[in-house]
Amino acid sequence: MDKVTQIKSATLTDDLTQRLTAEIVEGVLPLGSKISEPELAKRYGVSRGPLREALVKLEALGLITRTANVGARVIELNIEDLLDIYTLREAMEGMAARLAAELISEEEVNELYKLLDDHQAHLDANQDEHYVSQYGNEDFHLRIIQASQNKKLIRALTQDLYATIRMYRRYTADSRPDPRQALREHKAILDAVANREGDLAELLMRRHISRAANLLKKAMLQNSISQGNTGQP
Amino acid sequence: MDKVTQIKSATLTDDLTQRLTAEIVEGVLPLGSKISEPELAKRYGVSRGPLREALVKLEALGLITRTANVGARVIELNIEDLLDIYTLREAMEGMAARLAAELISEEEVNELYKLLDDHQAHLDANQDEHYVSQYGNEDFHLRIIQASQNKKLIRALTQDLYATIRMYRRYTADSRPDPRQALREHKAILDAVANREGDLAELLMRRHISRAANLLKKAMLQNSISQGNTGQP
DNA sequence: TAAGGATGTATTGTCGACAATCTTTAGTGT
DNA sequence: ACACTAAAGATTGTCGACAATACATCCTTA
Repeated sequence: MDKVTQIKSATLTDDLTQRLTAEIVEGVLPLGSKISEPELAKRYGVSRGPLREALVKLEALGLITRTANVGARVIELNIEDLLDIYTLREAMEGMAARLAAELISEEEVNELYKLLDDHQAHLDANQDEHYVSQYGNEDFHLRIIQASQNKKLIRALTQDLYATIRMYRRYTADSRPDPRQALREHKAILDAVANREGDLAELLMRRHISRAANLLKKAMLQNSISQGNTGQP
Repeated sequence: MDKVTQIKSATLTDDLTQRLTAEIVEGVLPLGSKISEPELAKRYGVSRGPLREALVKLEALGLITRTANVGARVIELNIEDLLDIYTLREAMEGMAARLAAELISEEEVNELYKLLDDHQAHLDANQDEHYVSQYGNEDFHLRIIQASQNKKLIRALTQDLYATIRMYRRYTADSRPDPRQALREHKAILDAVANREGDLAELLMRRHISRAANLLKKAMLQNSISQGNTGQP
């Protein structure tokens, strides 16, 4: 609890939003658990005012649900919602890849090739494979999204959707696609982007995400995710 | 303005969110104008607590911007953001049309054909053309979105994006596409959906939205929308 | 006269307390 | 014993006031 104690922010509401988001993603606040305003306020040493504003934000992010006069609960995870999210990602990141192919700069393309080379080297050396397959994957996708230069698209994906995605990631760590296969697909996408083939880039990105979704679906049908770690005895 | 005066809601925050959204969309709160918390609170006869929670929601909806210790302002409209939104719609509603083609029921298809027949009849009679071209258009799109059965997609489009779109609509009323052309395109999309041709439905929906975006762009490059009322000298 | 700083005012951020609502528990009657 | 009712407890919704920050005005000084 002391590794991220220092959070600098202008307002308590922003602090709380960040900290609560982190706690939900990390599982400190278990899925489906009730959120008690007095308890949380006491825990963070703040009043209920800023806390409630943070809860409104978390609700907008889709991390909690709130019902009037009853209270807030952390959302539950289920297969349908996760597949819905992947379908949305397919549409939005597919478009991002298309736009990136039209707008990306040569320097950025070179940087991305370097990034993928790094991933390849890590995989070959079997160093920190976990890091590469998780954060490296996210990194590539985020770069493509940024390269789209579409502010609304960037905001929707990086601020709204990815909070939920990181949350699901915690409970689907064992059913991830083969990182080498993912890297091959990333390279194919980047080739299409570099060649300014928007249609192909979109097609490949959609296929890439769709494939990941299918793997997740298969894995989760056997190993239901609702039995996941609750993080609190 | 007195048809929706009665707003029943469990909490003041929800009331305020609805009313403020309406006022921003209708232009009562001009684009770019500063939002004074004490003034608004007095005007609605509430305290600043619920009002601030509503403002947090509006910020999440993208209707206002807030900066710490400075305050909130209604967003400004500009061509780039509007085009970004249409690009996003192209991706998301295209996917919605594809999903609708896979999942829609026969009854719903028949209802949609009836809906388009109604629009056709209205146009032929030149009755209330304004209504058909605006709300009728929105209605068809909303139906397709609902038919996708993707909860995340539905929420993102109907709750987040469409508030902003309705807002822009107010300032682009003169540069709308030909309603008869739009209706023809709607029919083509519905035919593809009815025939379960997901690829075609997506293609046609994307072309439909892209065409509207191009028309808007052309119209707005001449008749800049930033000449709108700023509400504050 | 212009630039910089200090003071004062207004606005936002935060807090503690009261009111309204829901949930739980005890009680009563059939 | 079970079901329904009512009171008690706790939680959420709302309010008014205080503290901190930013903005505007005025004064000082080069």
